[in-house]
Amino acid sequence: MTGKEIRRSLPLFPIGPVMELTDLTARQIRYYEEHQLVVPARTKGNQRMFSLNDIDLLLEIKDLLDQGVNIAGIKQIFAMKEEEKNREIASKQPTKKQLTDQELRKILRSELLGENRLKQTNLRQGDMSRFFH
Amino acid sequence: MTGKEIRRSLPLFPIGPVMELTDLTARQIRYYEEHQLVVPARTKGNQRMFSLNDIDLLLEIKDLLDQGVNIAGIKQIFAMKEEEKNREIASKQPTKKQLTDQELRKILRSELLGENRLKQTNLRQGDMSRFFH
DNA sequence: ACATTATGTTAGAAAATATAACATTGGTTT
DNA sequence: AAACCAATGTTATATTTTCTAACATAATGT
Repeated sequence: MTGKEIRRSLPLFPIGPVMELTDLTARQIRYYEEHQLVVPARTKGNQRMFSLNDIDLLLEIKDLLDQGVNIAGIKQIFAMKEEEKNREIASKQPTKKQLTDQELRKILRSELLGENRLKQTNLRQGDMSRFFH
Repeated sequence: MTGKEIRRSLPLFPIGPVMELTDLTARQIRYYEEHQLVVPARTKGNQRMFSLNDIDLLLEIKDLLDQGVNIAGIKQIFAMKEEEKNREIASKQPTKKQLTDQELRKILRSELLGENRLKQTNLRQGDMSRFFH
């Protein structure tokens, strides 16, 4: 299922919460972007919006830097990982349609609301968790 | 395990992303807060910060309103759910220590970094998913 | 007809984020 | 040692986002 990937790549977080979650400064995050290690989405007003995947990347960057790898090295490592992933995918799926963020959000919401509708009158707690994992 | 609950109650989302995820206007969200249906955390600068649980609540509110329940009714329903939950919990745990947001974030990060440290040199993708679900 | 409820709209202030420039620190290189 | 460079800090100024508060409005209940 691709729902998981959709959720993980949804640009939901502005830089503030990302700073707190990663313990990186805004300067660091922007610097990494400058070097293309992360490429967060942008709002209409040009504010960065990070997905869970982006946050993963930032945590990996932090780890690698802590181990002494420099930016150039990290770039190489990430490139390798990209290749790997492409190789895995290439062996299976034919190419799929590209979705805009807007479309992604629509899908996401309808997934969730669909579920809610089924259990609407009972008192169990809602479940946002399907946005993630 | 309480890690899940911690993650679900972490205030991570400012109002903008919440609007997109829920299809509610800022006015609506603030109005619901005015009536105590959601009580998002606040940043130092007084900006609302929503957790996954808060977003669940908003989606439930939306659903109930769509079904014709008014705010007062929703308040009652939520109160009932609270009671239920308390009854369930009361039968088990003794009261636990209350944590500040700061502390929660610290815990969260150390959980995550701890995991990362174990797989630091292999090239698998990082995993933010343990923040959620 | 009048009140109330839920939401829209607008104005002005404060907070968060943007870019860009310059500063600093710790290693490299010559 | 002097000069570099990489990674990050700091500061200034602009733009975007969010805040509260007030007033407007459409639909509903009385």
